[in-house]
Amino acid sequence: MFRIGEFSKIAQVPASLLRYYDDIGLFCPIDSNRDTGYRYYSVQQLAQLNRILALKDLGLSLEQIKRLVENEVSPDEIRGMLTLKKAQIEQTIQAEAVRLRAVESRLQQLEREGKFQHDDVVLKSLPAQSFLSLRYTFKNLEETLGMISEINRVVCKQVKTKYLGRFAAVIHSELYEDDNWDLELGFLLNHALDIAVPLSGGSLMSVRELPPVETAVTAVRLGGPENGHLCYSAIGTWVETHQYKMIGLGREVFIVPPKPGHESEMVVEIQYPVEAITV
Amino acid sequence: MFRIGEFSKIAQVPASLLRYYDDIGLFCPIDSNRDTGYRYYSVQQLAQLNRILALKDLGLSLEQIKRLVENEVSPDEIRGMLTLKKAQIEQTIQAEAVRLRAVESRLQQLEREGKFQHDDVVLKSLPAQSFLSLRYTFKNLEETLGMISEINRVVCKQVKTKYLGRFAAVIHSELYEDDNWDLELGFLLNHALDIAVPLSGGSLMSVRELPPVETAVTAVRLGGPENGHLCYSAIGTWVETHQYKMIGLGREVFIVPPKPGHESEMVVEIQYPVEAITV
DNA sequence: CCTTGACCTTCAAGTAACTTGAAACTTTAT
DNA sequence: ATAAAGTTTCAAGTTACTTGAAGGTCAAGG
Repeated sequence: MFRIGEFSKIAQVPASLLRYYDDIGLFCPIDSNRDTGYRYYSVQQLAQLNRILALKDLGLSLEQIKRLVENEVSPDEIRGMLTLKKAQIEQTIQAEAVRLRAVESRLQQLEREGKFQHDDVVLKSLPAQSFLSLRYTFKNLEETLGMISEINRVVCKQVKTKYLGRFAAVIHSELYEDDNWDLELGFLLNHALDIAVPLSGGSLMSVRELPPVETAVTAVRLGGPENGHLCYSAIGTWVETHQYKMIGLGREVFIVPPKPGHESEMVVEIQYPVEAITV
Repeated sequence: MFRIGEFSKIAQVPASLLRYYDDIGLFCPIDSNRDTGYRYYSVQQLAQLNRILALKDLGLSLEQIKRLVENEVSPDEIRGMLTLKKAQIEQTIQAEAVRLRAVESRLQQLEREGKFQHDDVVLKSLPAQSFLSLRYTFKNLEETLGMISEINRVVCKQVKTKYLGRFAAVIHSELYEDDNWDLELGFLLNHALDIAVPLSGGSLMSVRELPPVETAVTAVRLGGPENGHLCYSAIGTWVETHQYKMIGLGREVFIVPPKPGHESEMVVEIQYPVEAITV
């Protein structure tokens, strides 16, 4: 029989851990003195404790371990636990690898530029969403702005405000193309509606479902489209240094929509679907 | 200006998180109504929040992030933080890889044997330690037991009990050799002493430093050496299935030393230095 | 103008797996 | 006998949040 101190030295665990495991009923001393409260452990318990520590090393929770050592679990359930755990570990390794790359690219940046530049590029996931929109190829900025205000005017009249989300654009044309923008303009919807809205020019807006995006890089642009290339180059740089690749159509979501004459106050979030390049 | 709900939707974070960050002073609304307590966020703050989230993604603590965004940190210190973080992540990945192998080998075992066998093999690290010992090649078990009691008798007389740790053996002979055991027998010491102890046979015990072992597989053997092969085969199997390799001399530490006539009650911890095989 | 429901507030407590510390008691060694 | 080392219980702290309760605010619709 060992007192807690000696037992903790043999087992290489702090005594506080043994007291804690006793408290939660996971691993209790074989005997304890009624009067003094002293805990006494036997050498056989060393094996029992080792079993628990081995299971803990697998990453199981103490709750799970408790059920395991109390033999309340069928082999099938154990298989389930372990398979789940395996998947979790694989995920963790993936995530840590991504994190490692991110830290490394920050370090490189620090070497190159001598300072810690805070970029404003962030990963998000986007849910599937209904989109009331019109696709059209625009010649220039004015034409685009015109269409935006036309859509705004008409849609706000035709559709109840509470169904309308933000104004948004899906970019179908190639990046960096200077004119002939192939855009899909319209409103994100809060509810799945099935409507069509005719515009004054004779064209017809319709609803379609935007697919969900598991990972998108996003950046916020303050001010009109003339600041766009800064933002896009930030995204491009980010994607490159973090070893991602773009895998779909970009979107622009208008957080503060342009008001005629005050376009410089507008705020847009640019979103591009991406995927990590697995080496 | 956005109220907390809308801002949280744009930023894709729960409102509770924004309140929490406000509480701890990491990220506060640009304005809040004195009377109602309502928080108001500006679109510029989106960039600020994104910066914080990006840093969090690197795995930095909120304390560190706070100092970073408050600009209280020199580039050198940032480099330090990131380098440390990088090392931590690499370690985590290593550890998770080991864990993954452990879980996989448990799963395989489950498939093979249909049940969850609890082995009693555990990894530990061993500190450097002084060892008052005598190396000798023994012909058989009796000779060994004789030497053990001789050492016990003499050393307990010569050295103060409080300096003595456990009785132990370092195994110099090859594993599985049936006779001619090349062993180093003696006592682990709690304090660094520089003494020599003569035995009745004319040989001289001396102190040497056992090197620390970063990773050792250990197993506990209950009963005399006749149970040894079970224990060694458990260790061997473990090392193989977990893809480790042995890299040094094994030790046996006597937790309950053999008393003449009661050898079956003895308890020994077997320790072997190992290293993970990196693929 | 009032109501209703959505939105907001603060404050407290819960989470996992421990560790640390305080105040008091027991055992061991000298 | 006394001091030192070891033990006890109990409370509180750790990290980064989330959840819930009780109550105040706001905008739209009747």
